[in-house]
Amino acid sequence: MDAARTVFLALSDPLRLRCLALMAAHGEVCVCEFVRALAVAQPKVSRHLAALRDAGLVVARREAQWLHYRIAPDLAGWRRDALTAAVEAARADPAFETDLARLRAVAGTGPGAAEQPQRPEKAP
Amino acid sequence: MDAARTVFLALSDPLRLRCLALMAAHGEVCVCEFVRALAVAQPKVSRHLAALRDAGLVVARREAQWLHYRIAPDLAGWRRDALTAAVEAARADPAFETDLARLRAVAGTGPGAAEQPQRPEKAP
DNA sequence: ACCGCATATGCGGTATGCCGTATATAAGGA
DNA sequence: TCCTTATATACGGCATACCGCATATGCGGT
Repeated sequence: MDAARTVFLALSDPLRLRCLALMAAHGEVCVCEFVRALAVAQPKVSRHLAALRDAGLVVARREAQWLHYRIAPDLAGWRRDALTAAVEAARADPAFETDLARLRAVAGTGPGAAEQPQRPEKAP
Repeated sequence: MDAARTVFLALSDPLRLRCLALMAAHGEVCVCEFVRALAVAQPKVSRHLAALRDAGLVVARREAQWLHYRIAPDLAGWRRDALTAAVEAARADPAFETDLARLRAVAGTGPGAAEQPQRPEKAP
């Protein structure tokens, strides 16, 4: 089984763990929110999210020009266990609190409050 | 936390997963048994076992010139969950049955039967 | 002391992953 | 159609992992 390699390799990067922890804590997160919450360049975030998506750990939902990522809802078996362990490990990272605080400052204060991610400046 | 990276990186290699699955199924396994059960070169096995040991996932017990590896008994939290998920994934690999059959052919038929790994040919 | 077996490690080469920069694609509004 | 924003991808460079081969180390036995 080479799928296992893909999954565990996807989990073996600190930034990807931080992404997963944010999604586990906040629900859907869009790329621009990741960029601000993690304070990293956008292509970097995009590539890491693609790795998680290729491993089947997250799914993306398109809404206009924004892509909302969330943890794959239909995970089962060892994939779910591995993901849970990874999220638990990521929560122990001191960076997690900072990331979550910045995410909430950008996207709202509660889980699920990321409906209007960027407020598209209605023609002043 | 960079420990998480080490653990998940250690789990992201098919051969290492096969090693873990063998230990989970059989208990203690010594290097020479790994070499025969997996049908790979000895330095390769040794380095992969070292990676698992450095990640804290397995421990080694010396008995004369043989080293018996087993899954770390004091694992807890997300490390245990990750290891369990990895073993579960490795069992889905079709190579697992073959590996286990070869291991039992070499080390005995039941779990825990690896006490005398190599029968040192008492001076003929 | 020497030998033989089991295991680990050093070395050079190759493959793979990650990054930063620049650019392409997609979608919406003027 | 053109422009702006959001996201993805191609490219080149760099770091690191894996491998095969050879060799070192550790441990009994003679």
